[in-house]
Amino acid sequence: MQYKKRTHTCGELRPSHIGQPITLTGWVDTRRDLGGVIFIDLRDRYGITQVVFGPQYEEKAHQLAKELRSEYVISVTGKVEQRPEGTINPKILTGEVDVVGMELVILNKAENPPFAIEDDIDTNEDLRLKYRYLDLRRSEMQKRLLFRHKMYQITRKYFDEHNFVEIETPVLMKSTPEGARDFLVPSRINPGKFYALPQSPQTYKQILMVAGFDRYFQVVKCFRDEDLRADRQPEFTQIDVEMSFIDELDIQTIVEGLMKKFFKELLNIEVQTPFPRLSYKEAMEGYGSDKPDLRFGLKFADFSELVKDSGFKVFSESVKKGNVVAGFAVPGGAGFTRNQMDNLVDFTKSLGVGGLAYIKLTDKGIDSAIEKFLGNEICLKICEAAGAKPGDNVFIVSDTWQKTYSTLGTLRLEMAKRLNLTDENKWNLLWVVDFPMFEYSEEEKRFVAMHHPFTSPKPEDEHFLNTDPPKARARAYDLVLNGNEIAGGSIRIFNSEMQSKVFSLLGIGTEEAKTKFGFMLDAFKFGAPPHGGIAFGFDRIAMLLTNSKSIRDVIAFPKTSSGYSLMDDNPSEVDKKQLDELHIKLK
RNA sequence: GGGGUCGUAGCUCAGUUUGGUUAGAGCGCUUGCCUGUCACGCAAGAAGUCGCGAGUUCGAGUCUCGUCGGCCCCGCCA
Repeated sequence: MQYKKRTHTCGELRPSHIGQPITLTGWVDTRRDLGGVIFIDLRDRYGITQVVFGPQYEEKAHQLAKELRSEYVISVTGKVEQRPEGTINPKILTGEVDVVGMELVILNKAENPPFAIEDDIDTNEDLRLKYRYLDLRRSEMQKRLLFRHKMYQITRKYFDEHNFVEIETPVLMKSTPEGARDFLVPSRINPGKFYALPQSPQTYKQILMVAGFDRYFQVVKCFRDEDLRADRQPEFTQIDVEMSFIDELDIQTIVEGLMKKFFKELLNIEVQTPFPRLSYKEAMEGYGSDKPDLRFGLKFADFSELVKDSGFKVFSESVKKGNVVAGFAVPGGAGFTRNQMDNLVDFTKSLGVGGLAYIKLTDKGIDSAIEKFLGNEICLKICEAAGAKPGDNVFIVSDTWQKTYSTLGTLRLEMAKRLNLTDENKWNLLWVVDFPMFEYSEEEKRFVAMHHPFTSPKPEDEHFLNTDPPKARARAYDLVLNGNEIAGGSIRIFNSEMQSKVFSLLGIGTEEAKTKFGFMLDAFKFGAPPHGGIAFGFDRIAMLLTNSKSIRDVIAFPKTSSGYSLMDDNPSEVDKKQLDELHIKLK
């Protein structure tokens, strides 16, 4: 097929091009056939240009243009002309000119697309995913992927300028016992043995530090075989970072520098550094989350002291058991109806606590079902502690420390949503630090690492490892943006004795540690430098900075929430021959 | 593993509460007319496995059970 290559893109032509012969290629966006004259909006990734065909220009091209339909791929040669008076379209950048179509070549026809190739389409996501190539043809999707592209460029430039070395680590790695479920890859050459896809290149990057690379980064795919969410895909991209001879502040400063660049170069927003630090304890006791969204208030207060000697046994007994009574003031909540409150009480109960007590503060004073147990004075003190104003409603929960605050945290987010308290124009960045080393897993009946098993304890807490492990805090830090964890890291353990001790606290025996992590313990015996690092959730940052509702909107070919790829029908069954070669028999 | 919600024309949805004539609308599509449109206009037309499978019933888009799929959440995600 003969056709001329384009001389310009569809976003390029301006009045300065008037009179020039040019060729454009692209997709037919819309066609307006007025009988004697036909207008075509021609689209490529750079923009839209209007092409006009008519018998007074070129009869043959006009006849062929009658056949054009949406999404036909064409090449048009013609002349750039000023649009007649009153027909300029200010909505498009090329709206001052037309291309008069003299030669038209239909490069490919197209079936009528299942949904319109335009922004703000109102269609089911499964259809978009099945026809992803059409979805990605839409300008809002192209913009998102271009945004993502810029993020890669900024990242690589930034780390290169700061002396970091990009090193690729294996995708076929050793399965490790801790953390997320691994995706396994059977080894054909080694019957019965498996590789795992990396949950993160954690062990490799630490070994690169032992190797002396000092500053490493990688933009890397990671894989976790866990259930999906709006912000979680089974394969996702991290910016993985590791540094030697540093402390927490060095890592955090490097990270803040990158975030500053992202905001400046992508959104033209200046963010202030350093970002605020909140300890895990402060975050939990203040906002009920280890990734608090501080774009709005609703900060908690602890009422335990106020109620421990009160006549309200539900609270006083609870405090005596070592539990907590805490809550927060809901602005305007005194106006909630009985029905609304019953609904909120049910909502709270569904989160796994006994209930939700509440004290309404009105102009006339306290209005609460628990006033008769607590007394007016304590109720007023609770309102004061919560910072309640007349018209507010203080929500109170009592349970264990963990349950009370995590329930209040969920309730806090729910109330912010219902009352529309979130300022969508705000960007709230903060560090959460001083995480506990361990948390107890009810399911496994043992301690598990809150961050990961290579995380170093804080030096002043090391003694707790022998006496009271849950009290030991880790040298770990998470970066939070608008209530989303977007990066997490730690200063690592770098001597094999400490590493062995932490393994044993995690219930990983000497033998198992040797089998699973022996290579790392060995490496640490040959001169491991002190080191630490962090990993960014690249897709999540892209999602947040582009105001996308889902991580799927910033990934070219994402999976559905059941881990399925609708476009290529994947995962799929394989031939028995393939399984035989892999020594696998299906149950 | 659990909870919620959705599934009707190519698309978005109404119709389901209370089973009953030929399942409708807007957009899109097709055809015709139309020389300055850009949400073109006007006229006509085609288009349905009511997700799928059983069941109840004289009769099921509508009721029951099962099942598949999308989305959101809990668990899970160091």
